[in-house]
Amino acid sequence: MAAMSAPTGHDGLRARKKQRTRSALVEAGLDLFLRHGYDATTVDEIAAAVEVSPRTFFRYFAGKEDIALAKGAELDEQIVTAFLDAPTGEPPLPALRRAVLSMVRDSASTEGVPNFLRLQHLINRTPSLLAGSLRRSSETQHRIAEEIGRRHGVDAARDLRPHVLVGVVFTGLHLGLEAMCADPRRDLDRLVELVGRAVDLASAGVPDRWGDEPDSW
Amino acid sequence: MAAMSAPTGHDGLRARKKQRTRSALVEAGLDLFLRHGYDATTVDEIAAAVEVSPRTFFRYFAGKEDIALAKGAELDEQIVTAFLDAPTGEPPLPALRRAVLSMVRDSASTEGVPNFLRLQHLINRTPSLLAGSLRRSSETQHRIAEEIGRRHGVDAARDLRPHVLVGVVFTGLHLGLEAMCADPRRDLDRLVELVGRAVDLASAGVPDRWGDEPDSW
DNA sequence: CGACAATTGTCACCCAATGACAGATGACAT
DNA sequence: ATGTCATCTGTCATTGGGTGACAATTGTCG
Repeated sequence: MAAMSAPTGHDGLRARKKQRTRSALVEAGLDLFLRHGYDATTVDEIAAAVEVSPRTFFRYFAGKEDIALAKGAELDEQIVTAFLDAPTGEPPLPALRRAVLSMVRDSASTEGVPNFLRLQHLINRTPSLLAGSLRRSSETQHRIAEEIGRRHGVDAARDLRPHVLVGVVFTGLHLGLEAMCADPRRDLDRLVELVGRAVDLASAGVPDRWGDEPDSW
Repeated sequence: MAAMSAPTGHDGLRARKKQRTRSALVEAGLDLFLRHGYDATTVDEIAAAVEVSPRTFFRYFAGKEDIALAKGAELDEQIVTAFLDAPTGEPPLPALRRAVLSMVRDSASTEGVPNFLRLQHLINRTPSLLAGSLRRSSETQHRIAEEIGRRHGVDAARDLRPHVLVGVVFTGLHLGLEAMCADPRRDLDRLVELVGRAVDLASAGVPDRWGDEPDSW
C-alpha cells in the first residue's frame, strides 16, 4: 500500500494548509490564554477564532494544554539537537550547558525576549500548565541522560550520575527562567546571564570526568 | 454566628465520620488505581466503593488526582516540618538532607517499603500523576527555599542560592526514588542508601556556607 | 425536644476529549 | 477536465471530570 510518500515535488497545497491551520490555532490559543487566562479560555473559543470546528482542534492537538506547551516542546527539542551536535568527546556538563544556553539565546532572540518571558510566566503561574511543563521536561531529561550514558560508556539504567548531571542542569534552567520572569531587565544578555549563573550554581558539584568505576548500585 | 470553633470537648462524631470517609476514599481510590490503572478508574467507581455520592467525593477532594497525590502531599509536609525542627544554626544542606532522609525512612517503614514503592511507581508511570506530583513538589521547594532565606539572612526573592540548594536536593530525592522503583532490593536500608547517595551526588556543589555577599542580581 | 449548622444526595449544567459517520476537498492518473 | 481515491473536516452522540444550587438529613448544643 505504498503510502503517500515522495510527492512529485511541491509540498502540496494540503500540507501548507495544515501548517497554516496548526500555527493559527497556536497563535489564537496563546493570544486568548495571555489575555483571559488559560482556564478561562475554552477550546470552542480557540476553534471559533480560527473558524474551525472544535472537533478539528483535537485532530491537531491532543488537548488544550498542548497549545500552551507547544513552544516549550520545541525548546526541549532544540536543547536535544544542540546537545547531539556537540562533539562526542566533549565532557557532558559543558556540552549540555552550551546546548541549554544556545537554546535560550536562539529562541528568545527570534521570538523576542518579552514574548518569550510572557509565555514562560503564563506557564509558571498556571498550575496545570506548570505541571505539564515539568513533566515534559522530565521526559527530555531522561532522553538526554540516556544519550550521555551512551556516549560515555555508562549504563543510564544502572548509574545515577547521568541523570543527576542532567537533573541539576535543568534545575538551573528552570530557576533561571523563573528568576528572569521577576527581573526588571528584559534583554537577552540578562536572560543568558541569569540562566548561565543558575546552571553553574546548580551544577557546581558535577565532576569534570567520571571515574572508570561505575557508581554501582 | 461565631463559627464552629471550640467544640465542648469531644471531637464529635461528625469529625470522626468525616475522617473515616476521607481515608476510606483514599484507600478505595488507591486500591482501584493500583489494580486497574489511574485513567481506567472513574470517580463514580471510587464513590460507589465507599457508598457515597460522586458529588460528595468532590467535597473531600478537589479532583481525582488528589487521591493519588494525598500521600505525597503528606510526605512533603513531613519534610517541611522535619526541616523546621532542625536547629536554626545548622547549615541548610545537612539540615535538608536529614529532613529528606528521615521522611523517607519514616513513611516507608510505617507504610511498608513495598506499598511505598508501589504508589511511587504508579505515579511515575502515569503521566498526569507525574505532572501533578512534580508541580506539588515545586511548591514545597519554594516554601523551603523561602524558609532557608529567612533563616540565613538572604532574600529568596533576590538570591538564587536557596532555590538552587533546595532544587538539587529534591532532584536527588526524585532520582533516588525513581531508581529504587527499578531496584531488585525492596528493603528500607537500600531505599535510604539510594536516596542518600542521589542527594549527595546532586548537592555536591553546594558550599558549606554562603559568603556574606549576596549573589546579587 | 427544638433550633441551628454541617453534611449529604439529587439535579442540572459546563467543558475537555473521543468514536463514528457522512460530506467536502485536494491529489493524481488518464 | 474529469473521475477516482485518500485525506481532511464537520456534525452528532457520548463519556468522564468538575461545579453550582437546592432540598433533605443528621449531628450538635442549649
